[in-house]
Amino acid sequence: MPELPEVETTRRKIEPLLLGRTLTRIEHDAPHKYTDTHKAEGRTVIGIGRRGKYLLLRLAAFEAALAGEDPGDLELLVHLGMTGGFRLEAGPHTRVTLHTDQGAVYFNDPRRFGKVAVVRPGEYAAFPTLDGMGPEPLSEDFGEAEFVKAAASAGAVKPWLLSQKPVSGVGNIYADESLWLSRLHPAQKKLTAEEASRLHAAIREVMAAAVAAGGSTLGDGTYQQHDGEAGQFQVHHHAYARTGEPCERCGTPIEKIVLAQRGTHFCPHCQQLQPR
DNA sequence: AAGTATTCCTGGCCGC
DNA sequence: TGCGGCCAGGAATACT
Repeated sequence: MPELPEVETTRRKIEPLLLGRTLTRIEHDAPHKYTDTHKAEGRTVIGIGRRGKYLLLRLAAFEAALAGEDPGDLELLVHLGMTGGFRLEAGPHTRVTLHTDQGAVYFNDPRRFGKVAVVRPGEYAAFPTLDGMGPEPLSEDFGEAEFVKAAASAGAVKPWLLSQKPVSGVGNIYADESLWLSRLHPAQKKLTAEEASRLHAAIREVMAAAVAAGGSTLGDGTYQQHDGEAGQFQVHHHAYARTGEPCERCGTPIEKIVLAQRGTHFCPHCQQLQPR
């Protein structure tokens, strides 16, 4: 499932395919999922950014202004959902086709959890998670003191991380990995300063390593890059999808539980719930 | 207000 | 072989 490292890898890969190109036509068949995409037609991609798990394509007004239309800049949002990704060729799971003045790029999404929308830059009211997105884990904005303070009164730590509020881009895989590395039980509440500091460092470490490895490609192949290349971080997983395998710190078999409707993997010896 | 359940959606896998 | 049933899960929504 695409989380920050996979989305960032995708961003880097599609940048040379879309930057500076003009979107001539956007084709899809699910208006309720892919909203206002026609507004992007005739506009030029002048930037490809990312916030958390969202890709943000900045669209210049120039071409539209020439055509006598609304001249304000627009933003094309893409969320990859569970199985979304870009491809160079159309396939059975092509959901959105971005036709440009120099060829097409295809948004592929078998399970249709992904989203595409065109909005005014920064107007994210229809996307509450993006609107309330916490700091980027690999930026200076991810302050340790602030994180420690918020963690002191938070509920179960894993659902808290998945909310995208304390930090952006952490999903199921990297939440489990960060908690394993910081030796915290996924259901731990009200982290001490020492625990929260460990988690803060672990999130940065895991995210940086995963971005460097091009993300994780799971056995089911749900995530791969536009060229079919696989990420390499899955070989560094310590907890996620390692149910029953020995913990690499202590040898205890990794356990799987369900927490907040999410499959959750942890070491019952290294990651014990502390009574508070 | 925060926590929990439900919904979306489909490929892949399991067991019979 | 084929089929039904179940599972994966990010985010929005509807509840309690």
